[in-house]
Amino acid sequence: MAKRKSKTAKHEPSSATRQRRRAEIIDAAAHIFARRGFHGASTQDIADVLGVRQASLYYYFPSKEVALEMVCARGVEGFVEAAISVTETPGTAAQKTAGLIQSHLNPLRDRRDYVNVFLNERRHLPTESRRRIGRHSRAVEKIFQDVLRAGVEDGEFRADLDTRLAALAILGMVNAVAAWYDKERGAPVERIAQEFAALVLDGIRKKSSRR
Amino acid sequence: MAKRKSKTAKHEPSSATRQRRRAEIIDAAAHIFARRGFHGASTQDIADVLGVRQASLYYYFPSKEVALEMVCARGVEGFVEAAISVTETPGTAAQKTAGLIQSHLNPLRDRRDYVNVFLNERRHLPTESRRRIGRHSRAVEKIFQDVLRAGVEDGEFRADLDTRLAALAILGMVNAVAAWYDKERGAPVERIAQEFAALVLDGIRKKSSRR
DNA sequence: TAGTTTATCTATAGTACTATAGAAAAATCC
DNA sequence: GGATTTTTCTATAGTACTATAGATAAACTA
Repeated sequence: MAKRKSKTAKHEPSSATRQRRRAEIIDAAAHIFARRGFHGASTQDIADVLGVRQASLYYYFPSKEVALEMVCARGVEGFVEAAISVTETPGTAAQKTAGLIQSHLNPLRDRRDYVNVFLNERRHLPTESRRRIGRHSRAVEKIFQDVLRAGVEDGEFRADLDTRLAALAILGMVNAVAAWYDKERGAPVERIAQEFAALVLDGIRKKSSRR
Repeated sequence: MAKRKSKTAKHEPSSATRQRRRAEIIDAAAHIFARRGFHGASTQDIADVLGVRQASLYYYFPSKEVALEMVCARGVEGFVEAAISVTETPGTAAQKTAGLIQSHLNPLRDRRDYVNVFLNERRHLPTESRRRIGRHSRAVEKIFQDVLRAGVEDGEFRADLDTRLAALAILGMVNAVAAWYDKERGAPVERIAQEFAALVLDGIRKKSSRR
């Protein structure tokens, strides 16, 4: 009679269908949060997207903040996975740098709402989850920085390079794409990645006019 | 007896002291908006900073949205003025590019709250003022792009440079500084500007290892 | 198909926020 | 110092939003 799956929950199964529905709701939340911002979005807005009543969302989530956390998590995970995938493939530091730029732009195209919410709304997370997300974020920064440092150490990159500043510069550059990227009409991410990699590796100056 | 300075206002002078008080309030608003975001901030929060009652703010501003507009305006103006000042000084395209980077970082240090609100909250402005702010923003982009194009045309920069993408890349890079810059403990903006300019002009790759 | 579980609905308590009205106080003017 | 103007205050109307409680409906199980 008494089942003992979870200690406290009264009636909250965790079937596959339930997980699927949760994902749909997170998706709607990502959409709304990306457009109106966390505090500017109401749970009613999210419910409207799904065609259900506002209160129904609370069958799946304990609070709006938890929904934000899940959106941010999926956003940052995209970046983490992209960066890790590059570290796992062999190549020169220059190739890896170009790879990091390219890979970072993929989630930006494929999970745009999630990524934008992560970038713009994570600061509105409650302290604890903000820290957790922040750790992932810093892990990405570290991967960028490590690639640059390796490049300096093996003489491929300039010896005087400040790898921390350079990593932040590159990340700022690629993250900014989220603000203006247009899937329909703009250049494809491959194009952007190529241009950015060229800029980062060799700069905009013509070789012949170098001092 | 009847004074005719403004047609509709009942009792709203525009003396210098009033303007000074307005500026104080905008400053408090910038501070709060930067920290909590526009929708996450309440007019009560702003009043608390100033040590006055929430309703007193409405003697100076007709709405919270108008306060946001003034903060954003002052933020973007900093960038516009910085960029214009560079176009007015002579120099090579490379020098101007470095100048744009340096100048752009100044308001970021001196008007940090305003700049951050402009960057992160302008999308919550009502349509009309968002357009107005957007025009200023695009004017800055145009200045960056024009400098790059001039550099390409006189052979100083690579002929295959996509000046639009490069301009957006550079702006993304410098704007991102607003998110992590630490006045107290981090590197001074001059240092950052130098490192960024080097990256943009000549890249991170060591010259000898160029193909 | 009766019983049980899962999902959504209605209704609302409780809270918070913007903006307005009008009184009071402070500053300024003559 | 009395009148006038400027500034801030108290009080609140009106609205919106999160989250909970409990009632139904739909889906599943035996």
